[in-house]
Amino acid sequence: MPAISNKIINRLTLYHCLLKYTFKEQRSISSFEIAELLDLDDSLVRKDIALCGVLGRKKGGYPINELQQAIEQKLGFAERKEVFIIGAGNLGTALVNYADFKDYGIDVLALFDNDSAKIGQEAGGKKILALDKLQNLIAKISIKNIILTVPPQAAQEVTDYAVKCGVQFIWNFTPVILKTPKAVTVYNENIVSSFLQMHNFI
Amino acid sequence: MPAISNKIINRLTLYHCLLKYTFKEQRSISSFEIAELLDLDDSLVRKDIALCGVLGRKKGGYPINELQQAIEQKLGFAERKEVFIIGAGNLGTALVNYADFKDYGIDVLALFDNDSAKIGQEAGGKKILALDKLQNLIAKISIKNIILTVPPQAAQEVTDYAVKCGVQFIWNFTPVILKTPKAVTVYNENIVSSFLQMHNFI
DNA sequence: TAGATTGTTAATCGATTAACAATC
DNA sequence: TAGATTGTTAATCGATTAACAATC
Repeated sequence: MPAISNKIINRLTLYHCLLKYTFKEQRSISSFEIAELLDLDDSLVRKDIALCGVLGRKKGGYPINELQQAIEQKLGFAERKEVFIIGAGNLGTALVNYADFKDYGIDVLALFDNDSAKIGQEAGGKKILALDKLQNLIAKISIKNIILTVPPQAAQEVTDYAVKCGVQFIWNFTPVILKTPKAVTVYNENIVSSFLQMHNFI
Repeated sequence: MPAISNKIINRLTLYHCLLKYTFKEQRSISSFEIAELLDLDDSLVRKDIALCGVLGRKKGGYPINELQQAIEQKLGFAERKEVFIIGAGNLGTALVNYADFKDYGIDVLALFDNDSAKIGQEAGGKKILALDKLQNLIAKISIKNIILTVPPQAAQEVTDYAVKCGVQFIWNFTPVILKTPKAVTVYNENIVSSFLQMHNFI
């Protein structure tokens, strides 16, 4: 199965939002309605939907429930994705409280930090643990994902340690481009880039 | 001048991070070094850089300082971009504390909320104001950008109000697809989409 | 000099849009 | 029925990669 492109993933999550919030009371929706609200071409919407294996009716469009479930299936919302957050600062504690995570199957198990004032505390109902506990915990419960929200100056060092512990996916919220072995996947989340993109239309 | 594509904007911000954090001690950098660290084709890097108007040396690559400044110029980091945050919950208060904003010229002036327990308080050194103060304030100081971090059920209503007040750019952190007039630009920030994209490689 | 690296053109690849027959 | 809307193919558009002459 060919990997589905990042752009398609992003559009599918937006269709899903639309079904879940805007059209939750309707039975069906047409490619034109989706296209209109997201400012896309309607045939692009139909292609994306075809990819999810949902069939529409020649009149009356696509069944909302089935489409919503097909997107969840395609993108793996139901698979439980366990993550650790490393760095219990502002961003880390905001993310552990981020309500939408659980809708997508993302489950934050704990936070880690180096600051002894934070260790032992809780954030969003999850424990903040000493960073040096990471190795043992990963060895025990085999966590593959971390969310990296440490200060820039610590980013590479913490990454090296996490990789040594066996982490395979790093969702990088720091502005530092990390050096990692090829087997580790890093996604650089550059939030401000979105803001700049939004203003590019002028 | 043709609008520069979103993908290019995103790559330029990553180059900028690289120059600012990883290579801040070096004088120059080659397209091969940038390409290697970001897993890109080197000629793509050269094209992006050409777009910023920076000339390299046939031996020795590109001057770091000049390239960094050219990217800042191209993406408008120096222009002050004033924003209001609407919704002083977890995400809103995390964003007002987000240190990187100021590096990109984004200046959060105040937060707005409907919760009387929050109104009058501060977050990240900025005042939390009653939402109904928005109209007067925008009329006075002409703010064009809002960051929307309200609960989903309030998203559309608050948007309608903000649009009425004259807001032109909405950075939408809610999972609701907003209905707005064509003249208003909405950027749907779907954070989880990045996580799903990261896992698409398997 | 020889080697490294740019700047740029041409070739390829992938994503989007246009168009329309099929049909409920 | 007539109209709405899908599913899909072909055409277009845009982005990436390959290739290489120029040159410091």
